[in-house]
Amino acid sequence: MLVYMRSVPVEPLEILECSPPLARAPLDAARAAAVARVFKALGDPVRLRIVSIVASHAGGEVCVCDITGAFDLSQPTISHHLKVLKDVGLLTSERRASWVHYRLVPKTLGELSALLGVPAVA
Amino acid sequence: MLVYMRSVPVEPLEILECSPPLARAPLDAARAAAVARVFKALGDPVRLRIVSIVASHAGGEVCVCDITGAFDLSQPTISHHLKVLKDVGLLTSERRASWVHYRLVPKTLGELSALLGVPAVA
DNA sequence: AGTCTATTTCGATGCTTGTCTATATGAGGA
DNA sequence: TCCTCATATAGACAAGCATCGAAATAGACT
Repeated sequence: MLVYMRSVPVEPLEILECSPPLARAPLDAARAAAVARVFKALGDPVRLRIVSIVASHAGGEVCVCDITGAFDLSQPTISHHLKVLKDVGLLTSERRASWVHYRLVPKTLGELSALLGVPAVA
Repeated sequence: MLVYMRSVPVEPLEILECSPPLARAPLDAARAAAVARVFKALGDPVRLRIVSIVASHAGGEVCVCDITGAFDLSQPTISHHLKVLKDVGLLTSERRASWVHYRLVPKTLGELSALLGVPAVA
């Protein structure tokens, strides 16, 4: 049964490790699939805002309750988005007492940024 | 008649113009929506490969036929993906004789890269 | 005009996804 | 142990999307 496939956290892109900028050479299918997963995660307005909330928060850590309050969405919906961001390696979470704190994985974001970096306008 | 709505290219993100890195301040809803449109476009493996093919091609220009050949997909499907990339401002196209040539819009890619740029790991 | 080739648009289809409500889990305190 | 608060999971539903084949458009050549 493949029913659970969607929720199995795929190990997030080591594939990007030393990837050259987009413009150097065409991405092969496997690498493109791995990178596209992350972009797809960022391709939702709510998730993008969540990332920016976490990234811009002093201390680099945000409690779920802080995020939920920033949106007009149900708590499970926010939880779902957090899971997506975590599965692609953009966020990590840690439970302390009753609260769960999320923080950014700068490496993932940095790799994306480097990948998109355009060498020069020529 | 609104039949043509779908093909009207929304003017692509001037909103990003001087946007600070993601980590500076949380994106407001409008800006997040605009940026997410571009990330969503990049969130498909085929489209990501198309962008990288165009970006890495000498001369910076690629004929549709060159792209079609790189995939096991129907030509209309490729055309659809090209349209998506064009609508969000990642590519432009120009017709010369029978062929349509696509080229990258480095500005858009650069803005995304800058947005994702993480200041430092602290 | 007519025809060939390159590309886009149309309409349909099946899979994916964002959202909800309801329920479960987990941790702290009476 | 039981209750309450914070978060996650399950299941369902509507909207969105990638893909296809078929038809339409656009140029170039005869």
